[in-house]
Amino acid sequence: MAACSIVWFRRDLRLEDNPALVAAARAGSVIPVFIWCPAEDGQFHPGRVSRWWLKQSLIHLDTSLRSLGSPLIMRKAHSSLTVLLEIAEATGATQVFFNHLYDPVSLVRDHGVKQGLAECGISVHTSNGDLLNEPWEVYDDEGQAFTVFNAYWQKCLNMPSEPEAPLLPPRRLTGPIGKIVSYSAEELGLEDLSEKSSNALLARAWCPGWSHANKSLEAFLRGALLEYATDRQKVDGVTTSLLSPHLHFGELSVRKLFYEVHTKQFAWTREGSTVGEQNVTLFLRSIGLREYSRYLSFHFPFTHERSLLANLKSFPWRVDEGYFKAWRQGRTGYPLVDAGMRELWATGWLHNRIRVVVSSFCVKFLQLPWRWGMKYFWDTLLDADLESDVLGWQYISGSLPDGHELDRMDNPQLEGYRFDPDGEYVRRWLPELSRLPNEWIHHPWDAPLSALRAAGVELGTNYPRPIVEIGVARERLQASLAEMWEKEAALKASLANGMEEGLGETTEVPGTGGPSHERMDVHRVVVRRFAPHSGSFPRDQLVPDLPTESQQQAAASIMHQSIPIEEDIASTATMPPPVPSASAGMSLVGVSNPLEGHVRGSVDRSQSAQAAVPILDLDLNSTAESVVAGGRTESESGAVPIWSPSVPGQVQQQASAECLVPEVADVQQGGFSRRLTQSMLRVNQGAMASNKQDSEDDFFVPKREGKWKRTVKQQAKRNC
DNA sequence: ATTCAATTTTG
DNA sequence: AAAATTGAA
Repeated sequence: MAACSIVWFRRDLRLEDNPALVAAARAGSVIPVFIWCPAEDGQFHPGRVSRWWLKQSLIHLDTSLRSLGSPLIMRKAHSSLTVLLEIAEATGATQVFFNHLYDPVSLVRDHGVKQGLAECGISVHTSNGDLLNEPWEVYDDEGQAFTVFNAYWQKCLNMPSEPEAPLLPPRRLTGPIGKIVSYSAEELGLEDLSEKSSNALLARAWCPGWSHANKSLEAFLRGALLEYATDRQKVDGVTTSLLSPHLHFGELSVRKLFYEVHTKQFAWTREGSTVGEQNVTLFLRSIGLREYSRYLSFHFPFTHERSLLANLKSFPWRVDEGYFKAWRQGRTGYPLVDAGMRELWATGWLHNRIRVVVSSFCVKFLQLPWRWGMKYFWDTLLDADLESDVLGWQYISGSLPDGHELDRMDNPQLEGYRFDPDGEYVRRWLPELSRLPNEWIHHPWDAPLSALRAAGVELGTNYPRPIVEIGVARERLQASLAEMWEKEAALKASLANGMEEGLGETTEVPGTGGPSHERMDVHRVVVRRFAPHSGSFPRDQLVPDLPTESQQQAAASIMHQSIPIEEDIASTATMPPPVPSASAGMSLVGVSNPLEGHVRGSVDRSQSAQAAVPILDLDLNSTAESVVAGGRTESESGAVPIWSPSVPGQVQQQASAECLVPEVADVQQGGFSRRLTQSMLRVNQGAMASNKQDSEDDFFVPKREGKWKRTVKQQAKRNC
């Protein structure tokens, strides 16, 4: 009898160019499995729109697998491993195939699953189904992981071997013998009853599912790609590929996308069409950014909670839930920002330009911790993607060597006139401003009273005044930077003291000399590598095991927890350590165990690294840092306040939680009904529970000393 | 050819 | 916001 294999589908919901599926089909009969396992997602439980997409995509995949002869087995569980083992036992399957994922949660989970399966004598075969190049195949000349995008992408484009042509879908599949327990997509509970009406509207704009993804690709190749270079500036209309949700769930293989676009490029190059070539280069670059996001996530698996640059750890984030709320609701008083936030809320979609605008505003004007914004994006975006969003938020928040500077403050008014010159975008999403003439549409606060009155706008009532003036925001940001440097200096001094008292050289951080803000230290996690000349790279997924908080949480919930799903989610989201910023400040001095205040989920990384896996060499940076971490105080902002329930289980907790925000009377809690109608845009948000998680958090440092001096000068000039 | 201003690009 | 590029004078 032929071997029987499980294909574990995750975010590769397609039949075409799916290496795991093809390999399994070659080996014999195939059991396609999808496991819905929210317990393993920890704080990164997918939001409503994302779950809607997933559900539709699963239905679609199931239909096509059925027609090939082996329906999709769908299960809901607390542990992926348990389900895989159970199915293996029930069917006698001896092998499991799956494609690699690179987000921090998956890296740890898959590592555990692989070990667990191996211990039970089941062989595991994993493939690359998500990237052009595996992260461990691309290094710089010194053998180090890249930390800037351009160099990385150049290297990728010049790899010795061209990416292979995409694989065809299997013609037919042999299913398992006998019947296996399976849920229907409906029974997985991906969509709450209260969410259905809102979700119904999504179906008008989007068609999840791998064959629809292929159609979208076709449409893009014949449509927006032709004008991509020029049109991608425009914030309005269909100027981009709109493929990102398809890509997130792996309905479309990046390899195929690359292949198709590349083929076009050949044609255009032959015809000497420089415009066409330009289009393709630009589009492929955005594919490159997606690759890079996976690359970073793999090589720097802490970047979902800490900036890539190891400096700037003492930046005083503003832990202000009122600001956070105003931002989410699109009530900042800056029309372009508000329009973007309303569109996000209503549709789950934003043009990349607008994502940059609103996220910059969040970080620079409001000084909210970027992780808060990132979490909100995760909860609301249709194409929410952990790796891409981490990259995006680090990019705008001064956390990357090649990203925006921290003190770069883009002016939303100017951006408004650049990206939305006619104000159409703003008018669409801010109906209250729709009658305002172009002249004032992006800065209503300057408009004469008569103009406002004529347009039916009453600032402060109808539409808010700017939540913070640009000049004030700028000064505040500079002050915060100054504060940060002071703290950093103090920190360094105390660290130096500590060393004299016996820690010795072990805490020495390479490159410590010189002004700290001149350095651009990147936190490195050393992943075991194989000598380039040793022939082929390992085909298996490597796992850098830096046990960061949420990885540990995730890992813990995989392995040990057995609480009912709903409770579990609610607890990971709300239980967190009650370390309100006020009391945290007191724990600064005289804490015997520096990690005490951190409660659950936070563990001395130097210890846990040892306890964990030998693959990893933690470098000294991290060790030094874990010592320091416990002493940090009010800039603790790692905790992301809950902005709205993403699971029914949370609703009650929320209702009882105090709403910290006075202003705007909130309509409706708990219900997730947002609609595409404008009247509903008047804001409906759940209340926020204050959720002060312990926080290792975001830190970073400006990059050049010159920059600081210059900004001081500019400030002086402004003052004159 | 040279300079300055405007525009575009920047991960 | 700043650097790089283009274009007009």
